[in-house]
Amino acid sequence: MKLLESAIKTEATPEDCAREVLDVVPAIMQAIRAGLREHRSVDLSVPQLRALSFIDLSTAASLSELAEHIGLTLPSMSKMIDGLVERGLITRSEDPQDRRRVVLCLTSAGRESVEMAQAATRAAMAERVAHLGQEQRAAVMEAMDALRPLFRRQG
Amino acid sequence: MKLLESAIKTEATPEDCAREVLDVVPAIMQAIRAGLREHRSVDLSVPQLRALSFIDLSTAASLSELAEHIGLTLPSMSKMIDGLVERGLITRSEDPQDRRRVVLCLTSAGRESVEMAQAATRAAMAERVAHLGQEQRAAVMEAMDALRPLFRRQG
DNA sequence: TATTGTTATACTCTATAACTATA
DNA sequence: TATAGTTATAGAGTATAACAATA
Repeated sequence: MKLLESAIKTEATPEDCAREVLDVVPAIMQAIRAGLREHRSVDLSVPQLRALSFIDLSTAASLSELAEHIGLTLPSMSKMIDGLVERGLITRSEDPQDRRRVVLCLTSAGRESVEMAQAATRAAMAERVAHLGQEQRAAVMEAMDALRPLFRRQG
Repeated sequence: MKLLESAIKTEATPEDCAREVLDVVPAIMQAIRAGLREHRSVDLSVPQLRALSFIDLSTAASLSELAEHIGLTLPSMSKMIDGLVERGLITRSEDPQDRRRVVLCLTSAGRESVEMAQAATRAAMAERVAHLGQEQRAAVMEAMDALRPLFRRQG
């Protein structure tokens, strides 16, 4: 019966999965980037948007935490933050408890930016995904839920 | 009954899907990049590897076709190719049928590189995906198959 | 005249190394 | 002495604009 089953519905080995993910994920990523770039009103790169989203969700994020989450080195993160502070999207201040640390917060302009950018990317993505049937969308949801913990940074 | 069903198993709207994809895909991408970077023997960026893979599969790829597939502008693509030619991974020659066009081919070193890089990234990805159950892997396969055509470049 | 590709130029992203300040 | 972050510097990646060659 096991044999029969695997003959009908090819069993998904980890290698099969890996191949598929490596084929499809970069293409999706590229579409996200392109969509973000098209939206002239937004002007945020994917890492910048991820950083703002993280700061938005976390209370009093430090630079190290952010760098860990985004997957950048500390100097690279620091430099990105330079730009976002200059553009008035976030504030960078000293942590009074430990003055080595930095506390990052969104400004209201930053919150507005992140919301616009998220809405735009989500709308563009939703438009594509709307072509799928209900069952396929369910599979996407299940797949993303399954994959998320495998690629988690920062608990 | 529709109500009951959606109460038990929340219906996946396109917006839900979009949110999930936008949350998870960048994290996966980052892991791919990091994995590639760690492999000191490889030294290829994700776009470079995609380019080499495309050249590998297509016979006599032109620059425009490649740029379209990778999602880069022609000048950017040309510059990337400069580097890959310099490193001896591909050859760039004139198309005798239409001398405006360029024909790109892998060298044997290039084929070796692409195979090593693919094996390495696939192994790293497979290792992660191996933590999933059979059903989850099936969902991943189904999701990727469903998403692929939505993000296809170049028919 | 349209198509294919290259050159010139500039800006963003990211890294490593060396440094400063606080704990 | 260890940790958090910044500055200095350099290299890769990408874009737009202007150009050259071929069809």
